[in-house]
Amino acid sequence: MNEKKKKISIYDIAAVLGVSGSTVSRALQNHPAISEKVREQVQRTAREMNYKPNALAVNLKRGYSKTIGVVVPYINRNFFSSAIEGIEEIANKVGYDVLICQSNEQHEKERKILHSLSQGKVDGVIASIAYETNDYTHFNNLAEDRIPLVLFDRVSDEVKAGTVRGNDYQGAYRVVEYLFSVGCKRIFHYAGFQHVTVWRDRYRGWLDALQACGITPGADWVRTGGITQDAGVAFAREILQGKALPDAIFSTSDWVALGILLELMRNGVKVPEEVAIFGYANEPFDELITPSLSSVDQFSKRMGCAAARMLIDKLNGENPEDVIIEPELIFRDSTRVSGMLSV
Amino acid sequence: MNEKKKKISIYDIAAVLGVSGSTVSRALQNHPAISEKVREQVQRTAREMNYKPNALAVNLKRGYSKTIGVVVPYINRNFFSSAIEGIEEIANKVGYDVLICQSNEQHEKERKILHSLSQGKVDGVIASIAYETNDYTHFNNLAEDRIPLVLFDRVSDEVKAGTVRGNDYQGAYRVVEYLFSVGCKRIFHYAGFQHVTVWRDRYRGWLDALQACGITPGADWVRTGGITQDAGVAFAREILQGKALPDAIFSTSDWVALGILLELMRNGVKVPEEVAIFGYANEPFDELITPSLSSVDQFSKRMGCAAARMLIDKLNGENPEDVIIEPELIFRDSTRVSGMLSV
DNA sequence: ATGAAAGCGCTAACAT
DNA sequence: ATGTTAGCGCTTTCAT
Repeated sequence: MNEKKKKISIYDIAAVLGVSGSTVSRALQNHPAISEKVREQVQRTAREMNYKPNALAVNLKRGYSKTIGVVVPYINRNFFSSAIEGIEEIANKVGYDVLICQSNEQHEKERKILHSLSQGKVDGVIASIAYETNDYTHFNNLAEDRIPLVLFDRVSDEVKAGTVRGNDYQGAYRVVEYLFSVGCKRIFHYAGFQHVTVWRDRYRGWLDALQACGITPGADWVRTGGITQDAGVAFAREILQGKALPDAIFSTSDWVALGILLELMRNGVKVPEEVAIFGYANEPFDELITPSLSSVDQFSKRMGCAAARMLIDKLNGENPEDVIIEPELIFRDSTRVSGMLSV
Repeated sequence: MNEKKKKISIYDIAAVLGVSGSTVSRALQNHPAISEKVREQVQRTAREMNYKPNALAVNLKRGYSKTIGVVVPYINRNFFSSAIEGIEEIANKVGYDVLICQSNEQHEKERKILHSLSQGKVDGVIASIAYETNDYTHFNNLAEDRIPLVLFDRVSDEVKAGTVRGNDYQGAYRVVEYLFSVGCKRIFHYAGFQHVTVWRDRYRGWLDALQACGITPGADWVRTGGITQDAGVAFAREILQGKALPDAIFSTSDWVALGILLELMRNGVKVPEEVAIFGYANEPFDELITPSLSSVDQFSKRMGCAAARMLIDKLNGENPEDVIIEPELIFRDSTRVSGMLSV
């Protein structure tokens, strides 16, 4: 009973069958130039000996890893985990593994991750940029190692990469249009940091739509910052201290919207009667809270699928075009203001 | 302008410096037997040439991958994504990458994943078993490839592995004790499939606690099944069709509890006044819904940390002991019934 | 149809 | 202190 069984290789199979290693290798790959008989023998023996190819060796030899690296700020934001679901689905279908990494929104961690991934661990990278990142060298460096890159959602003009993004400008624009259509005039905005494309685009959509409605926002109508629930609470407090309440608040993030909503209500402000609230991302909790939160669905899983398909195309030497996904407004109770149209 | 730059290896550095490959290799690893001068020269040149070691080659040579495989049913359940956060934190700290895979609760997908991982891709595996899985050969097979295994939360007696789990029996027991203490007698239970340890343990905790309170549950007090929101809706409908409402429902899952809660309220049943509801897992939405949902916190991130530490100990040849984490009851509005004690 | 041999990029005895 | 050499397990010319 020698329990010290070594990992078995093609040569162990070869030895048992009295053939060469190459024959085993070929038989295992169903190479056409191998006789039916030998092929079957080899495959049966391999199974019996519980042979498993060593992926490391295969990949080293072939020069690729059949693995896609995914770098996101957090995996437990629904937006990102849904996107990852989409990426996995597509990637697995064509034989790729998916290596998932979290930057925790930190520039430095993101840099380290990319450095590590570019040591031959992955053939390509799909990423969504951390918001602390303000220098994009680590992304652009991937090109030196011939690692194709696809960015989704959090993209940057300073990075040369394929992109998959929502039409954030449009989404924001339509939110404002809608709010205006139901009688809101003082439409505030929580904006997210402006070096991040998606947040800047939404900010611009908000601004342009307001102006198209003939409204000039006051200086205190907008605030930029991180996208946490706490940030929303802080914004709500500022608002409560202002002279007049807004008619509506459009937040670039559902989490911020949640903080705003809770803090306003905690202070006796009625939502949506006094202040309507519109979020962005359509997190699952949106329909669970009271009042339920209007938001913009970005089709995150579809984004993930598109990003994966794009990367795979790139890996196959093609030159896929950037993808823009139109968002969809989801109307819920937090904007069911009086005078509104039926939806 | 020759853009066709090849991936550079230690031999390219060696050639430039007129030394041997081994010298470069050693210099890069700060091997003590390398002169200060050469070491610095090599490291500088490596940096200048933008050299990156090929992880595949290193790992093939060393016989390990410095990667931990994580297999969970879904990554976008907060419980799992938090656990993964913990795993990553610990693993990265000691130089391991984390390869995350989703079984989607499917036996077959789980089997394929483990097969793929055992081709030298990972040094060890941390998993939480899919609930469709009823045969555990694929887990037990890992031992043949000398891949240590740690199971967390969803464990099984039929799998030989280190385990990290919550004290589910206790958690359930205390929930029932509490409900009884605030006057509930007819305490129903939504139980999850009974071949899954955690759900069986909670079922038993429920049963034993009831009996300790001198209560014998009716045959229709309990139902087993999947843990989706829809399952909760279905259970609520059954209950509504029964002759008498329960005083309380203890659900083994927050998602099921959510379905129950919404469906009951949709039908005019007051929660918690008529029926109190207690969930399990302490999902973030618990405190966002109305009424907020009482639940049991399992300290998922801590579980992930413990699992990672355990696996790493195993990889280091140690024999770590199983970990049991005591859960904590979180009391919210869904059980704030009349006659209750102050909490 | 099969085998011999080179080599993917690196590490680590074993020299010297 | 540094070089030589033999692999890690596999694929793939190039022979035969």
